[in-house]
Amino acid sequence: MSPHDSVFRALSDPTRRRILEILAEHDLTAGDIASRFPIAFASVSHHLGILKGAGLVASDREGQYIRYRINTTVYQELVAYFMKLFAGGADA
Amino acid sequence: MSPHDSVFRALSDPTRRRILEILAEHDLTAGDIASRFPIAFASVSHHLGILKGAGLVASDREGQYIRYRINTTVYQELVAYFMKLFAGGADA
DNA sequence: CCAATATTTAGACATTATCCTAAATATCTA
DNA sequence: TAGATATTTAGGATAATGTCTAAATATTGG
Repeated sequence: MSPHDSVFRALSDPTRRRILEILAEHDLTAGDIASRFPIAFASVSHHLGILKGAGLVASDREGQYIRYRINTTVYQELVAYFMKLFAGGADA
Repeated sequence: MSPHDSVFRALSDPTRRRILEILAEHDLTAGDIASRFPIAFASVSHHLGILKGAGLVASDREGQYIRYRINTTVYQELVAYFMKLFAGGADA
């Protein structure tokens, strides 16, 4: 079964992929993430919303802050999808 | 090392992913591929060009026809990339 | 060489996406 | 509760993308 369209669309933007790479190393609050990019906080927030909508990240409120983290489930689907394409054959 | 931006952009379109899934089962000419979609031949050709530019497919001329096939190299990079994100840690 | 077939390229148009600033919502602290 | 901080949402300008039709290029066969 293929990952949802929103997953691939979310992955198509380089800023969003960079966010995922950063979150793979350690969870961070929205502000901490945003401060690592040269674009407006609101724009990063928008990207986080797209990543969350695709199920690639999850978030938890911690008082004033909202902490984001990688949501591992979807990655397994992605790996399986590409391995099937790579392997070829009728069930790809 | 991450796959190139063009790879993720190529994967963001559902028609292009469907093309890859079809090619994973068997190589096909441009016309055979195009005939499986409800959009114009020219549009499918455009998609094939994008997939080829990303290195996801390769093509060989066979006389009048051009046959397309999956180019497996990039898929290994994709799988490695997502496994690193999934695994987390400093070298992700 | 000419006409027919296969495929790509070009130009236009509508849709979608990104980015910005400004305003709104949520939480904490004094 | 009022003010400050953190984050998201809204609205709009600009750029990118997918699709179309029409024209161009490549190859085959008579």
